[in-house]
Amino acid sequence: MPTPFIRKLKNGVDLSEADQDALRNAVSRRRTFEAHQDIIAEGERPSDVHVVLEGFACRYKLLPDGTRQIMAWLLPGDACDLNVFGLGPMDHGIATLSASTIALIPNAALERLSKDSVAITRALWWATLVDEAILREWLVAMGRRPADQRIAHLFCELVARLTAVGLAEGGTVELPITQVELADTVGLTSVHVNRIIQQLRDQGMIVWREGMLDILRPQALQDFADFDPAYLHLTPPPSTHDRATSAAGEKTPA
Amino acid sequence: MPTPFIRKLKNGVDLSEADQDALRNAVSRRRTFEAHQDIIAEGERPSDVHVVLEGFACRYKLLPDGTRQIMAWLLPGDACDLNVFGLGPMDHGIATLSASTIALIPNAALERLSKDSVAITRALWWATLVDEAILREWLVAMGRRPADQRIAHLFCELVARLTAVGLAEGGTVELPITQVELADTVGLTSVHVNRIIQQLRDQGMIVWREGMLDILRPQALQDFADFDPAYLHLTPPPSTHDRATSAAGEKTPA
DNA sequence: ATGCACCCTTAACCCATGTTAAGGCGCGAC
DNA sequence: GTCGCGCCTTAACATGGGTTAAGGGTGCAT
Repeated sequence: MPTPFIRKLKNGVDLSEADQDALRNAVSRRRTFEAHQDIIAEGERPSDVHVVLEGFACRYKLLPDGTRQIMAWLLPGDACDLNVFGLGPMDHGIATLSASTIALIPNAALERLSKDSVAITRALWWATLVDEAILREWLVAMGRRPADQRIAHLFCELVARLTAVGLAEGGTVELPITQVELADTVGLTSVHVNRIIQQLRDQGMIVWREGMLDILRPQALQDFADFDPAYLHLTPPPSTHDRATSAAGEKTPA
Repeated sequence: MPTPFIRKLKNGVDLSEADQDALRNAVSRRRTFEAHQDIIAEGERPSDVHVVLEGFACRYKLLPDGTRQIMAWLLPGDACDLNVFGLGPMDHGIATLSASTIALIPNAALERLSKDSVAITRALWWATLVDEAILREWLVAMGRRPADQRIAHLFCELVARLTAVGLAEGGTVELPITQVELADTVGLTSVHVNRIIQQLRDQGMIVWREGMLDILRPQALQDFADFDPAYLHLTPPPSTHDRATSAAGEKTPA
């Protein structure tokens, strides 16, 4: 059973069994967090790379007027701070959205693995560049998409990313966050997010209850959101073994 | 005379003379572009890394309704596509904003340099991570800052980045773009951008004429924009060689 | 069982920004 | 010269999304 981290990296780079074992063994320990707790504070210099195993976390910044902007969702398989390889202290905070389990990999250990394996080096690059691509897409959404498309687009992305780590079944995914947190993500007010969610519900596009999001009409939602998963760069390379599922929401739910 | 690329990298990593020479020699040729021309099209797989030497360029995406979002400004010293190391085809386009000179470094050459020099590897990581940090800050601005602060913040960033490559003198920098392009950058309309520029002018903060931007009251502008340059990670390392944070644990700061 | 905290929902009103449209200036082409 | 074309500017009007405020559900702590 691969950790979601490995599962994710295999979407970008072909990792040998040895590489996979090395990564698995590099995890020094696990920590669990309640919802809404800081994992890494702004200004810290973490000595380990944090990888989400279960639950949702996020990158965020606070503004002087007390508002918050969430800049990334960290889903199972995502690393929180690949940055350490080179940048100084964290310029933003990382917190859980829901109760989470986090794996810790000592920086030195990961650095050594990367030195010893070209594939692992590539994998870390790939993960970083995909993070950046997602960030760019979010920026486009904030700058040029109206609220409803912005949220619809985010939902499509969520399904695609969770599918890539095997956590989406038939168009249903976890979404264990509040409307306020969604608002902080898409740069809106929780009041307005609520309006939009109602609208998407009324259009029969989604159901979102008790932390579970159901996409009822995936194609309609993608069309509406103008969603093209290319930016996620989820194209599992030809592999000597084991094929993982590819792109986003094709099937209609039961 | 160091190229702006090297000048920029030295803000993050200490490069030996040999490393600097190697980078300079890796440039296979230069190309010049008029303003408003594509350098790299979406979907391309460039075989060289493009580095801006003179002029301004940008990353952008077009939306189906014909609007454009600019996602990054590429200033002298910035690389356009460090991505190539790992991602597939470009998921966005790169175009000039003003007439520009671009240096080309064959992917293979840069890859070899990176393999041979830890400092160069680090430098490329650093540049990538700084790009990402800038992207995050832009996202925060789009999500949570009103138009006037957003533009003011961008101007502060511009001065800081150009200062880092020696292209700012006494608060005066080049800004060879149109108001429409600024609007596409900050996610506003050109009409509204015009209103804000007038306002900043009337407040005696800036003058922007004929492609030159003057910051008249830098402190006032920074305060107004809530600008903190920490996210640019511009802290030139001590100039003796191979100083690098060796990643071990540190106590938690405030 | 009561009360409190958190979250979702709704409504009325307001404002920042978008839209549309028109005029002016500067500059290169002819 | 003068025509045309970017680009900047301004104005009148429209609207998406913000603000404020209130009510209701649920679950947990006492």
